[in-house]
Parts: sequence; C-alpha cells; structure tokens
Amino acid sequence: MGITERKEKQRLELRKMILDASMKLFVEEGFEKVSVRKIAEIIEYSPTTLYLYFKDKNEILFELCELGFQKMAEYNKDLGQIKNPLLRLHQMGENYLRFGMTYPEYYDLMFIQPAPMEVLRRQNCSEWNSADATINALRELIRECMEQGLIVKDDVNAAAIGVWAMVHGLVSLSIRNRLGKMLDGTDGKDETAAMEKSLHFLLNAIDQTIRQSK
Amino acid sequence: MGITERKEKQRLELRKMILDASMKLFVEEGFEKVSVRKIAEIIEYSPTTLYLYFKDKNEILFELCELGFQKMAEYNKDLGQIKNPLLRLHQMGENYLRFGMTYPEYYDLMFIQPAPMEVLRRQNCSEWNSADATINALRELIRECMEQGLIVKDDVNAAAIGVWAMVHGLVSLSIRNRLGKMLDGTDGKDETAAMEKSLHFLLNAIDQTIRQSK
DNA sequence: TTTGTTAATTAACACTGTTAACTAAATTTG
DNA sequence: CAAATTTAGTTAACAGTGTTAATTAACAAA
Repeated sequence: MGITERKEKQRLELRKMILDASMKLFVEEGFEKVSVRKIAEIIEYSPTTLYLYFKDKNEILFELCELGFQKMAEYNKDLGQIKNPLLRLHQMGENYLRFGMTYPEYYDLMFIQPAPMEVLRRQNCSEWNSADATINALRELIRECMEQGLIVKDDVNAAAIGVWAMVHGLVSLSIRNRLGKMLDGTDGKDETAAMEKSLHFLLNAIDQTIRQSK
Repeated sequence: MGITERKEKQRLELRKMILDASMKLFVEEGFEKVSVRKIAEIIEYSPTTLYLYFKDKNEILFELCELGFQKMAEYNKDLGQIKNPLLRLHQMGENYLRFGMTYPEYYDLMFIQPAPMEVLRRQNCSEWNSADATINALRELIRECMEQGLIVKDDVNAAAIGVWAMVHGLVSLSIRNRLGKMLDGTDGKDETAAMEKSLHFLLNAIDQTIRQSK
C-alpha cells in the first residue's frame, strides 16, 4: 500500500515549496520582509496552511538558517588542502569574513537573530549539528596550531572563542553599519579589506613563529 | 512675553515623559516590547501624539541609545587613574564586557539593532558624538600603547577595530545565545568569566612586553 | 468677539503572527 | 457501494504593530 508513502511525499513536496518561497523572499527582499502571508501568497496557499507544516515562523527561519550553514561549509570545502594549520587558520578567517559579507542576510539569521535559538531551546535543546560542526572545526584547528607550537599555548576553548568572537565582531559590526565611521579615514569603500587587515593583525599577534623570529 | 518660553518648557516636559516611559518599558520588559501604543498608554496620551514630538519610533530608540552611551561612559569614569596604558586597555575591555552583560538591552540597541543607524543616515548623516567618543578613546589608547612599545606596532586603526570587534563579538554572541554550547564543557554558568578569559588571551597576544620577556 | 494657530484626538490603513471553527475532499470501514 | 471517519485546507477572527489624514478642542492675537 504505497498510499501513505505518496501522501508523505506530497507532504514533503509542499514543505519544500514553503521553504523555497521563504528563501526566495529572503534573498530577494531581505530578512525583514519575510512574512507568513507573503510566503503563502507565493505558493498560492492560505497563510494558515503553513502552520500545518511548521509550528511557527521561527521554525521556517530555522530551516533557512540550516541552509546558511551549508553555504558556509562550501566556503571551507577546500580548506583541507592547506597543510600548515596556521595558514589554514588565516584562510578560515578570511572565508568567514567573506561569507558574512557576501550573504549578510544568512549571516544575520545564523549568528545574530534570536529566532533560530528559540526553536532550539524548546526542541531536544542542546544540540545543533550544523553550528556545532563549524565551531568544532575551528576548535580543532586551534588545538592543532597549539600542539605544533605555531600559536601561543593556552586554553584551547578560550582561544577558539576569542578568534571566533573576533571575526564575528568584524562581520556583525559591519553588516549592522557600525564600522562605517571607523573607516572614514582609510578608504571608506572596501570594508572587507579593512576587516582582513584587522583579522591578520590579531592572528599575527597569536602567531608563535613570528614571536620567536623577532 | 514668557508665554512662548512656557510652551517650549511644556513641550520639553512631555518629550521627557515620552522618553521616560519608553525607558521604563525598555528596562522592565525589554526592547521588543517597546511599542508606540504602550508608551502612549503609560503617559496617558494618544499614540499619535508621540509623532508630534518624534518623527518616528526609531527616533525614540535613538534617544534611548544615547542614554546607553552615557551609562557606558560611567563605566569608564575611573579609567584615567590607571597610568599604565596596557593595564588600562585590559580594564577597558573588562568594563566593556561587563557593561554589555549588565545591560544587554542597551547594548543591543547601541551596537546590534539597525534602528539608531536609520536615524543617523537621514540626519546630517556622519557624526555620532556619543559613539565616536567611545571608539576614539579606544583608538587613542591603542596608539598610546604602541608608542610606548607595550603592544605590537602596527596600523592603529586596524588594531583598534580588531580589539573592538573582539569584545563586541564576545558580548553580541553571548546576548544572542550563541555562546552557550561553546561553554558546556567549562562551567556553563558564568559566561562572563569565560569571556574575560578569551579577552585576556587575545590581549596578552598583542602584549609586546610578554613577547620580549619570553 | 472673532480669527488664526496649535495641540491632541479619532478613525483608518496596511500590515504582522497565530488560533479556533468550519468545509470539502480523500480514505477507511461496515 | 454507501456511510463513517480521518485529513487537508480555508475562512474569519484576535490582538497586536507603525503610521497618516482628517477632525476637534483649546488657547493667543486681532
């Protein structure tokens, strides 16, 4: 009896339609313009239908967020080819900045908006694969750098949080327009370049190899 | 003819009432709960009256934001007593973290929410005294540190942005609940302590005196 | 006292997320 | 096959949101 299967398939199809419509709105009009009614209009269903497929709007945004993490993972796809962990850390940082500046809306959802966390909080609570994977990658990289004596040896977790906070700080200040005034003196146009400068200043600071060579 | 003066006084009085009511809502119920109608209810005026005193809601939020900067300045009041610029930098960083964690709502408005920037953008545009003062203080402190050879000499602006981004990253990740998972291993309770650890890890990294002594 | 100005209000618009009640179709059961 | 039941989707409504235009009430100037 493949009838329940077919129903399940249809169900997943509509679910996907909702997410596709949400993403379309999201990338074309921005986070703020995504509304239940507009999504419904695109897929030509009643607004309340969405609530048969998602508990609330947050759950839809959460799924978009997951897509964001996928996109981000793509940025780091070729990272394994860089053998030197320290160079890899630099590249990872640059990738992070570039991802954030290229997809500010996704970045917003992933690391700034409260919505996705609301979903997590009431679910099985404390596991978020896509996000955890990203952070763990950084943590392990930091550990590797420390073990090889490439950066200052210290608490791995504290260092990882610090480095993450730094790049997140750069991106979030920039996409929330707090960095413009700061860069009036320099060029004022290419914020990303200025951000990379700050990134490398701080990464060079934890660089143990530079430290020794001086 | 003191009648126009009296009118002006009354005008400022009601303006202050609006701001006071806004702040009351803001600190007691949080940013998201601040609405034009709720403010109006508190001061017992019609919601539309607010539009005779402020162009829109953003302008009210902007004023609250200014209050936030005042509050933050208080945190750094006694900073001048610390003679060593490097120690001062450490203290300034700690103050920043503590302010953000103590007044997350204010911090949100000052450095995360788009609202205040909307106001600035259409005004005379590019000057924001309260914010500029805060950042300039950091920049000058960094310059002082570099001149005295206490931290790695490099582009002052890039370094200032980097340090700011770092502390902002810590606070904004924390108040947007992105740091919880990261700290499951450690204690999970006192986030501020973990953040200070990361702060000092990175500040020690740019510390030229440690560098030399090793 | 009449005119003109200004402060404040009411009513309305165009939205938002979300729930309860209802209809119509599809599926299972007798 | 017809009746009962489950399911999918809709309509109507609630309780909000920011904001504007039209209108009233109060006050100062002529």
